[in-house]
Amino acid sequence: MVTRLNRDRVLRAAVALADRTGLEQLSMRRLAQELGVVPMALYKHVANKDELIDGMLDVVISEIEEAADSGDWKPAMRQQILAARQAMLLHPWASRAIEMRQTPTPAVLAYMNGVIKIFRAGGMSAGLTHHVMHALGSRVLGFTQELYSAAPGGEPPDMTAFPYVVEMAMTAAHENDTIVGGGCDDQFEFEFALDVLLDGFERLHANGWHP
Amino acid sequence: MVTRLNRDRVLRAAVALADRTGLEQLSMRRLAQELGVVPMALYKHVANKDELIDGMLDVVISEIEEAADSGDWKPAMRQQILAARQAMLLHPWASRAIEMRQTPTPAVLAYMNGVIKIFRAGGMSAGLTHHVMHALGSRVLGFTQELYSAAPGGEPPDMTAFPYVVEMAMTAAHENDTIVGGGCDDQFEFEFALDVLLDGFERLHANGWHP
DNA sequence: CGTACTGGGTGTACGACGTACACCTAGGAG
DNA sequence: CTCCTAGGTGTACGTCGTACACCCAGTACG
Repeated sequence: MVTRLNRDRVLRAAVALADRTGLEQLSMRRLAQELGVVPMALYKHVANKDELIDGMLDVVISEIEEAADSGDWKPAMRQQILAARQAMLLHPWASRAIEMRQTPTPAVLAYMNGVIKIFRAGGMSAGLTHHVMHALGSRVLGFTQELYSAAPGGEPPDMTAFPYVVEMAMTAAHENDTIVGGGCDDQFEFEFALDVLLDGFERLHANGWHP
Repeated sequence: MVTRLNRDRVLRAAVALADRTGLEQLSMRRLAQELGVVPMALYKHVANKDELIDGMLDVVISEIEEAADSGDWKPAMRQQILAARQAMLLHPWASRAIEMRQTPTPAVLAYMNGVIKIFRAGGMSAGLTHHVMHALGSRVLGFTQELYSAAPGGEPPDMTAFPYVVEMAMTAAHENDTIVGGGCDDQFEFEFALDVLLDGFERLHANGWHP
């Protein structure tokens, strides 16, 4: 081998492979092939597949731009979370991967720490900040699980029994007047929900909410 | 065999097995063993594993109690979503399973339809209802991905670098004054976030929000 | 200069997994 | 009595993660 492997090369190749083929297509064997190496070689740089995915997520999280802390927590938070969303949009597999893991890596903790800092620096109480972080949930990392956002692969079920669902879908198609209504404006929906939450937090904070 | 298999017996056994051992321990082979049958026998009642999981989810969703529609959408919605949460608490694997699937089953659509109906019957516009449903996201089904709610299995990383995270954890331990602070009050956190959202929706609705 | 150590790539193998395919068999319909 | 068929069986394939033994190019050191 002309160039040696190292952890960084492995992680970057894994991220690239997942970007290209999706997370469920990522296997140790495929990744090894991609790197021109035998599968077991990877284990010299990565403990196992879970740890590989942790590392991949750290790469993604390190790409999140840090929001300018202006002292005004609301716009700072908005900017921070939308920056996280940009990183997640670049790596569509990342949100699913985060859902699968059950222990935060230091990189995640560091990111979280920065987010909490924005609230606290803005004068929000520790107690309210706690609940607010829970309320944001995965949104703090820039994603929500869009329930069934993918196009239905097989034949769609009979929709006539679900008139309200149909109406809702129609509303989407109408608002952003695309021809087939290829779906909703995800960015708008994300910001809509984010603003509802941030406005709610602001109101609670202003009213001196306490546990 | 004294008792024949059928789709219902398969699904119920699968649900019970997942309840007992978790979703990742559920395999076609284990489920077959549980039923005293050879693995391939399952495929006479279920197309494949994905379809099995869809069926299991339908079982769970059918357990959600329907909220009494009082004409006042806010308490009705609150009740409906908390009922969904109860069903999800009974089957901790269900939320993860829902995240994995990418096409809604008729049972899910029927549930969604009922939820949307509550908003519409309460006088909310179709457009606002649409965004509101997106904002609820998976919460409408009674769960949010609690980011890393599980206890850290291995050795926890050095926390001194993340003072704000530590403070937040301390706050949790303090509020519900358990000894070790075994975690947060999930029910409270869920309702807190839900109420922030519902209050926000109510305000937008009252102000005649439109796209 | 020789030798011993070690970091990193290799080869083989195992035990899971989902499931395709051919088969068999009990029980009901004609 | 015969045939059909729903449903359970047996075998087999390809894929997966990864344990374990090996081997080899440097390099450190006597």
